[in-house]
Amino acid sequence: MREYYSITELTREFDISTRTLRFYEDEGLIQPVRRGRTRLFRPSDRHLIRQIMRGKRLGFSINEIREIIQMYREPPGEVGQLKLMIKRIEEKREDLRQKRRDLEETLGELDQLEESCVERLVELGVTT
Amino acid sequence: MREYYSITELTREFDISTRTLRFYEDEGLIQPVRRGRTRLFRPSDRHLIRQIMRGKRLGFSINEIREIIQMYREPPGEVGQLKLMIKRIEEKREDLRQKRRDLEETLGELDQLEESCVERLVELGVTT
DNA sequence: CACGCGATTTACGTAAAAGTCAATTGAGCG
DNA sequence: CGCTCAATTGACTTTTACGTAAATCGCGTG
Repeated sequence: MREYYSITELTREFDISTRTLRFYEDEGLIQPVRRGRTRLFRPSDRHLIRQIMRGKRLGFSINEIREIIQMYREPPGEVGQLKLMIKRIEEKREDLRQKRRDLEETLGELDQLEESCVERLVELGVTT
Repeated sequence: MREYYSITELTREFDISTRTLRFYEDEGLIQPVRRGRTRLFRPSDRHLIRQIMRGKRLGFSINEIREIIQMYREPPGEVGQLKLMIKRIEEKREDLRQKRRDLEETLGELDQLEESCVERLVELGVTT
């Protein structure tokens, strides 16, 4: 496991710009350490970026992604906080389950569409 | 099956604004018919709106949603077009499969997080 | 030391996806 | 007919998520 990653290393790995990474820092999503003014990204920052990119692909906004990420940051010690956190986790999961239903439906419809295309090709005498 | 829906009926059903529906029309996603200047939405328009909302929840942009929707509009009769369409369908499906992987990973991590919260509660002597 | 190069900061710009507001229209109803 | 209420149009505004440009900094190398 590497100690540190430079900003450009990560921009290449995730195919994003430096501006984007700095923006995520401004937004409090990541907190790379500094050597002088230069940012040094730890493996944990890298993992956070992976989570951010996943969230983006799933259509979560920066705010929603922040909500998820913050849950990982603070492992609360107090009972009330823990229960609240479990509730918030459950909400996010419900959100994700909705997305999964949407996804399966969309995939299903695309399957149908493709099938009808293939049928049409067969009618036209095309050997698939 | 109803003949027509009014714009406000649909804004209530899908919890969106009239502005949004008109915007979707401007963007060519839906084409309600007119009685005078008033829009009348058919069941097919309603189904399109459902597809649009699903696409939005999955993080697709208007342009991406338009790509999907257009595939349903034009059932091409020509072989080349059909093959091209099948290719585009396959691309969208790959996109959706990526989202599904992202989704499962995120759900998995949230499961873990919740478990550790529950554990922590047990340690604190809380009877779940 | 001079230089090149990558990183940073600051500030303004922009595209997408609507929200908001004002003026207008038209259908139905007493 | 006059009124109301939903619907329309057009213009301007807002928010999100960065892009872009300019000026500066600092470190390693020849």
